[in-house]
Amino acid sequence: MDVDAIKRTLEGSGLRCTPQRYAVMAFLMEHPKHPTAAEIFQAVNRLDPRSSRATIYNNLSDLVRAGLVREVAVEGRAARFDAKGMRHHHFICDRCGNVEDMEWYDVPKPASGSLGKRVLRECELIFRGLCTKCAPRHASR
Amino acid sequence: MDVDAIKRTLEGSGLRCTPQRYAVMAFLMEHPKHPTAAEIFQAVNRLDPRSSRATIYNNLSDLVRAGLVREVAVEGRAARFDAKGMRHHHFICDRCGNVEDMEWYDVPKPASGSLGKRVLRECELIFRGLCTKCAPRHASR
DNA sequence: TGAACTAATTAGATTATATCTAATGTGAAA
DNA sequence: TTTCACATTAGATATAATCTAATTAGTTCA
Ligand SMILES: [Mn+2]
Ligand SMILES: [Mn+2]
Ligand SMILES: [Zn+2]
Ligand SMILES: [Zn+2]
Repeated sequence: MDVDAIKRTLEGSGLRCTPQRYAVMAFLMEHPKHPTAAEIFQAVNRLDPRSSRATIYNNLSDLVRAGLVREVAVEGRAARFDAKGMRHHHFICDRCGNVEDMEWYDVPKPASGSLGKRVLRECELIFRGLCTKCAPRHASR
Repeated sequence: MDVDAIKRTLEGSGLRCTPQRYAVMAFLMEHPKHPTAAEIFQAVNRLDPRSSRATIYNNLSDLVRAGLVREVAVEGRAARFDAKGMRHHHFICDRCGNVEDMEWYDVPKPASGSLGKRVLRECELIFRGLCTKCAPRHASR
């Protein structure tokens, strides 16, 4: 991914392109594996400049707020993060908690009557079950 | 809700009907407001018998594992729990994190090809946006 | 009945995750 | 250069959930 493209993406959302923020965004774009904050922290600090834990969390929440990154809450585990590239759904493994991308398809929106005065931002479709690695141990355990 | 019905529900899932487990299940069925573990802990302990925090968590995970209760992870907040009664979707407020029930409708399943060797258990549709209480402060802030 | 076995509960310690604080640094603009 | 808002930092703190080891309760069966 192009350095300037990331820079423009950040600035287009009103976020300064600091080295730390750039590192988080670039890492997420290059590693669409839904890393946790702790994994991002380790990865971006393998190279300079060093980012503190607080900065990782601050920047992640800035990026989520700006709509550039999606946060995926997984029951009983650390949240995972995902640069919003092409639209897609997620499959979350019941057993290992891994989050995997699934081909996108349109989701029918709720009847407007059932929304009342709520303001709908998005519909998220999550598939649950056993991932390829965990499915074999299905019967056992 | 009938005491015996809850008892039969638990035993039908292979779970002993202990006073503590009964209290959790009954509370969830009587209060379909998606309480957190801490809220359940407080509520069931207002009456005897007293349940410890560990027991609340143990029983919640037993109930989830048995398929009687659904756990809803909300980013940055405590998990919420929901007795599985009638099928429904959820609306989660971006601002206050509240989880609200939404009328159920059928969700198109993924093309079987895109599942690969994964084993699908369920499709969960989550709506996000601002709840009725938070929507008015929309423009401001 | 009552041993023996198993499941469940308990208090409190511990872990994991995330946020807060207050001091310091940085860069753009005036 | 001064100023100011934004950003970063280390470490403390808060919150959520799990673990541990001891105990209690329920079940089975001789
Ligand atoms: Mn993804
Ligand atoms: Mn519900
Ligand atoms: Zn898995
Ligand atoms: Zn709200």
